[in-house]
Amino acid sequence: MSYKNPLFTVDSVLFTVQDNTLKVLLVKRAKAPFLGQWALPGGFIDIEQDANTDETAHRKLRDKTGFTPQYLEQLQVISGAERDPRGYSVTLAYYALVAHAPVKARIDSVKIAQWIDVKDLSLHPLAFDHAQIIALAQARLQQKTLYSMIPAFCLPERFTIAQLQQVIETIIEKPIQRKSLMRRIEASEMFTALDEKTSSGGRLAQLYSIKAGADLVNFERNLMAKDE
Amino acid sequence: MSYKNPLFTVDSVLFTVQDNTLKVLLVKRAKAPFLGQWALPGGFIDIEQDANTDETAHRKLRDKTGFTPQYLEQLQVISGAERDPRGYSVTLAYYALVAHAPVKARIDSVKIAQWIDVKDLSLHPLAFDHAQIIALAQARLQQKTLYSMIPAFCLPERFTIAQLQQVIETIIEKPIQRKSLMRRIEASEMFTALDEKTSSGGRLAQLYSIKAGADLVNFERNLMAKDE
DNA sequence: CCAATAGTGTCTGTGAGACAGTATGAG
DNA sequence: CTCATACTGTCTCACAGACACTATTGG
Repeated sequence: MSYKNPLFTVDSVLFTVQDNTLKVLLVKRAKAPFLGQWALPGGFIDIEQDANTDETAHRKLRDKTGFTPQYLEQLQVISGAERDPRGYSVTLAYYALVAHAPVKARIDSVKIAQWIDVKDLSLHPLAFDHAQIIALAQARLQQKTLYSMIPAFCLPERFTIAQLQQVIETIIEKPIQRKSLMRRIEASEMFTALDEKTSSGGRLAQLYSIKAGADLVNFERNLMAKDE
Repeated sequence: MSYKNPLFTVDSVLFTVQDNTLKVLLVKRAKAPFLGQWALPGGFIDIEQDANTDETAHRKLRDKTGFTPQYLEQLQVISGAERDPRGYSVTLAYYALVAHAPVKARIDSVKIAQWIDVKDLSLHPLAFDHAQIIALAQARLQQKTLYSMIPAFCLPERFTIAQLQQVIETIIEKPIQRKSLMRRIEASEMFTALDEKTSSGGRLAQLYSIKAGADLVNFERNLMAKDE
C-alpha cells in the first residue's frame, strides 16, 4: 500500500518579552502562497542535516531569523486539507523562548523578520492558520508559566527577581506576589545567586542566573493569580 | 527547493486498566520490517479519508484492533534516521484510553492484537522504538492523572468511586485518599450520580457516569501520593 | 449480631495570597 | 534626612493527606 505523502513542515512560535509586552517573531514570506504576508519561521525537514525535528526547528530559526532559542518544545501537530492552498499539509508546531534582542540582518529567501506584539496580531494578516497556532502556543506558555519557571528563558544571562516577575506578569497578564516567586526560586534550585548586584533606583538587587544544565522544575501547585 | 519527504506515520498507545494492571494494546506486525513482532497500532495518513491526524489515529485503531478510544490526545513527534531501517522517519505518537474489553476478531493485514501488561513489556521484543514511546506515554498519563480525571476514561459507562480509585492507583502506582478523590469528583462537575447503586460485598455503592460533553478539568494542585 | 464496603467529619500540613514591616541603595 | 526599590515575617486561606467515625448492605 502506498499513500500520497502529505507535505510535512516544521514551524516555530518564538516568543520574547520586551517592555512588558509579549512578542512573537514573524517573517515575511518570500514565496507564494501568501507572498509578502507575515508567517511563522519554518520550513521543510532536511533529512541530510537534521537529526530530528528539533534540529529542523533550530535550523530554520537560525537561518531565517538569526535567533537560537533558550527553550524549545513541541507544541502540537496541525493537519488538514484546507490549511494550505497547495493541498493537504501536516505541520509540527514548536514554541520557543529567547531573551529579547533586536532582529539583525536578514537572510536568503526571507525579506525580513520582526518582533510583533501578540496584541497587535489582529492588525496583520497572517499566512495559513498561523494566527491560531500562535494562540495555541500562547495558551500553553501561559499555562506552563503557572507551574514552572519557564519564563526565565525570556531573560538575559543575568537578571533580577523583579525582571523575572515582570516577565511572568506579562505572560499571564496578571499580577503575582513577589513572595511566592521567591519561594519558588528557592524551591526550584534552578538558579544561582551571583556575587553581583545591580542598581535599579533603590536598594541594589541581587542578580541571578540559570544554573548550567538545570532542568525545568514542575511545581505541584499552580500560581492562582486573581483576575486583575 | 525540494527535499526528500520523510515517511510520516501515526501510532497510538492505547491504554486500559484491567485487574489492577495497566495494559497497552499491541498488534503483531504482518509485514517487514519487524515482521511478527509486537508494535503499536498505526500507519500512514490517508489524505482521502482522514480530515486530520486525529482521524488517522482513530481509523487505525478501529481497523487494526476494533477499539474506539474514549480519550485520545497527541503525545509527541519522534523523528530520526535510525528508528526505522527503511530510512528517515517521522512518527506522530498519540496516547489513548478505553474501558477494558477483550480483543475481538482480527482484520486484514494484522495477525493479532492483544492487551499486554506494561510491566511485561521487557519480555516482548517491540518493533522500532515503540518501547520508548510507550514509556513516554505512560509517564504523561501518570502526570496527567495527578491533576485531572483522565483515568475516568478507562472505566465503563457506569462506575463506582472505588473503581475509579483503583484505576488511578494502578496508573500512578501509589495509594490515594478516597476523600481527596471525592472532593475532586464534586469539584470537577464532570460526573453525574445515577439513580442506581451496585453491590460490592458491603454497603451498596453509588454509580456515576461521565456527563455527556463534559470537558476534562485541570485541577490547580497535583495529588501528592506518598511512596508506597 | 458481624464482616465488609461506602461514605463523612474533621484535624493537620503545605504552599500560595496578602500585606505590613525592615533593609539598603541614591541624592 | 527622604524616596525608591529590595527583601522578610507572618497571617490567612484553600485544598490534599490522614484517619477515625458513621452508614448500609449481606449473611
